[in-house]
Formats: sequence, C-alpha cells, structure tokens
Amino acid sequence: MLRIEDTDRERSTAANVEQILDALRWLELDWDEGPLSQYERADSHRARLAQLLEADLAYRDTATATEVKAYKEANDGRGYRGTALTGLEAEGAAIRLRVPDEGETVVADLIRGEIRFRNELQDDPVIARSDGSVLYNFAVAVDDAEMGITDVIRGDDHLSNTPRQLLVFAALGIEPPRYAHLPLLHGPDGKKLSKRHGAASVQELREQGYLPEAVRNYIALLGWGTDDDTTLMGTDELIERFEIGDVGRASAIFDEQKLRWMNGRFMREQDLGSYESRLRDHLERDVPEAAGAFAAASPPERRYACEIVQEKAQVVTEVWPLIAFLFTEPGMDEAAWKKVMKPSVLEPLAGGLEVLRVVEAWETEPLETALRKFLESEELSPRKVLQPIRVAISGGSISPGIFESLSALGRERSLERIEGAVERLRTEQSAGA
RNA sequence: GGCCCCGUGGUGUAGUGGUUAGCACGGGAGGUUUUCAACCUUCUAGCGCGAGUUCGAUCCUCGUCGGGGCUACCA
Repeated sequence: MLRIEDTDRERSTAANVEQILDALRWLELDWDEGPLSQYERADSHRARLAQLLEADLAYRDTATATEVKAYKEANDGRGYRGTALTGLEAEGAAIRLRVPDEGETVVADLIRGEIRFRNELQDDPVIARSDGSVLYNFAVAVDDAEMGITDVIRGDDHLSNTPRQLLVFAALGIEPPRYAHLPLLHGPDGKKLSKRHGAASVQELREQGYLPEAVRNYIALLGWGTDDDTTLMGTDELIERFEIGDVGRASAIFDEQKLRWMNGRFMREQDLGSYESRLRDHLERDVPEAAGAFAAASPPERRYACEIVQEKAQVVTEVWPLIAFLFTEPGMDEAAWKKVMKPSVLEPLAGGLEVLRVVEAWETEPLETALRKFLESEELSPRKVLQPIRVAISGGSISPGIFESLSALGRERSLERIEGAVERLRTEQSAGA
C-alpha cells in the first residue's frame, strides 16, 4: 500500500484533510478513503509506547530544549542522550526513544539512493509528550506499520525525519516501508513554494482556470522528463511512462507561464462537450451571476459559443469574458470605444450596417462574403469596418472572430447593437461639430 | 552553527568519457491575420568554479562556491 504524504506542515484538522481530498478529486486521482486519525489510533500508540518502555528501548526524561542544546555543546555536537527517570520523578515526563551510539541509519531512497545518518549525531527523539500524547515521527511510523504501508512518497523536506522514523521501526522490530523523497517545488524566488507565491496549491490552480489534465501533465514534467522529449502527454501515457526512480533530485521552480501554455494546448484539444461542461462548472463555482445567463441559452447557442471561443482562451477563466456579450447585454468599454470609434468610421460602419441588413442567410460564410465584398468595393481596410462592428456588438475590442460572433449573436441583436453604435457616433459628432 | 540534499541556457528538462550539447516554455525578429490569441519560420542563451584521473572530461573523484531543506514535548 502506498502512502503519499502532504507537505503542508499543519496539523491534520478535518477541514484541511477535506481540502486535500477535494483537490485529489478535482485532479481525478484515485486514492483510498480511510486514513485513521491519531485520535482513533491512540490505543495502538499507547500500546507500542508501553512495549518500548518495557524493553528499555525508550525512557522517561524531562530535559528541555535548552538542556538538550547545552548537552550537545558540552559533548562536541554529539546527539543528546538522557538518563532514564524512574519512580516519582518519572511522573509527567516525556518519553524519548533510545538511539544507538554506534552505526548509522541509512535511508534507501527510491530516488536518491542511500543516504546515511550517523546515529551518534542524532538526538534521542521525544516520541511522547509529558501528557502522554504521541509525536509525529512516532505516530507515522506506528501507523505505517499497522496499516501495512509498503511505500511512502513525500517531499524532500521530510528526508531528515526519515532516520527518526526508521529508528522507531527498528525499535519495534518491524520492517520499514520504502521511501521516495520528491524534490520540492520552489517559487520564482527559489524558496520552497508557499502561499505567498500565489498559485501554490491545487485549489488555487483550479480557481485560476487550469485544467486537471494540464496540471497533471505539467507537474509530472517537473523533476522528470522523457528521453524522447515528449512534452504533451495524456494521462494514460503519463502512467505508462512515468518511473519514480527516474525523477530528478534537484528542486524545480514552478513556472506558471509554461503551465499556461500547456493548459492552452489542452483547452484547444478538448471536445466541445467537455469544454462546455468545464465552462459551466467554472461559472457555477466562480461566476454564479453569469451561470444563469449561460444556462438559459439554448444548447446549440452554448455549443456554438464554445466552438468559436475555443481557440482563444488559455484558461477556463478567460472564456466567459470573451463570449459574455452573446448571453448578456454588454456594457461598453469606453477606452475601446474611444480608440476605435473615430469620426472617420461613421460612414464605413453605417455602410456595413446597410450591407448586413440585406444579408440573406445570417451565417458565418455569407456574412463574411458580404462584408468582404463591401470592403472591396468601397476600398476600405478591414480595420475600418470590422473592428467598429466588433466594438459595437461586443462592447470591447477583443472577441472571437467577427463573422462567427455576428453569426452567434443573431441578426436581430447584431443589427440592434450596430444601429445603437451608429446613432451614438452621430450624436457625438454633431455634438462635437 | 550542526545534519542532509541539490547544481546542464532566464525556466523545466534530455543526453554523452570524444555530440554542431537535443527538446519545450519564455524572450527577439519575420510571416499569416478582422481584434486578441493561435499558427508557421528563424534567432537567442547553458554543462557554477578549481584541481585530479584520462589520450580526452559537461559526464568519474576530491575540493570549493552557490542554492535548498531540516534542526520543537509541530506535522
């Protein structure tokens, strides 16, 4: 059985366990439900503690951190070794594990090979507090042993804990699991990735609109690569090719630009059906006020909107702003208006409007044919006509393809909005004149 | 300070005792173009440093420098 240990060094409260499970679900990873809480396992921990005490493999001791430090200084850096307290003195004392003075504890890491720690240098670790509750390094070891864990995968930051856990296994006389310590992810500043780096967690990646398959692909490539330089891989291929022993040992810096690029690739390759459901999930979760408008549209309208926007967006969160004008009455981006709607576009735009009025079939192809013919006969540049139309119908200067957009918006609403724009332009001009 | 890990362009990586050191992201230039993207072509920049081993080191060894992690009666 494999155990993957999270690197969030916080107490496992129900809330953050649920958060982790939530992230795993989003990533569509398989896992086994049923981690036992320390509380549930307290009996077992107590029994093992008693066993070690009985065998004199652990002892009661009250040394404080300062005393331990003093001991080490006095003993040339040697690991702390206490003296067992007995009787009344032992009441309310913490329990320390005895570490052998000789030899070394070696971690046979699947990724890094053998790492040796001299026992002489290790402090006798506290495994239970004076109130009887157990400490992490003891608890995980016992839990791993009793749950039949055979492999542990976790971050590099746990590497120096491993000898302590191995020592517990040794004292208990139990075969330890195999360990694989993954290199840590760092932020652009080279420090361990954390909250202040922005998208430090899977949850945040989701909120920013990344696709789970892209995240899986990207993460797999951090610290690992294929020998034939394949970059984009579906999950089946990832599973097929990934080898834990091939993971690199150096920590990697999380590069959001590359994730964005990769996510864009996955966005474009998706089939329209899942594209739409992804968009809908995102809207419901993050833009509830838009979700209704989107859901109210007819299935073909929604599908077509997805189709024309698919090439445009790198992340899911970019999709809605590009197509919102199809589902709601857009406000006007005044900066865009000012930039595009110069007096000189009045005539071309009005001309375009007339052309559009008489287009027979309101579909992409005929619309394009008609407008291009108009441009040609009037010797107008596309910018002069198409861009104003874009601003008129979408309320901004960025949108999907203009012919597709017109087609998606429909004849009536398109003409209406363009008429509105022409009118405003006229008004502004007469006011200016 | 102590213990431990790591070191190929700005970033992620591939690779080798003799290579024009490959790929991808980014950046630059050009092309395509109705906006933004996308797309195509092309350029850019790297084996941290110093010894040693060797006919020959990016690759092996040692040292050094640099980066990182851990250093609780936290997890």
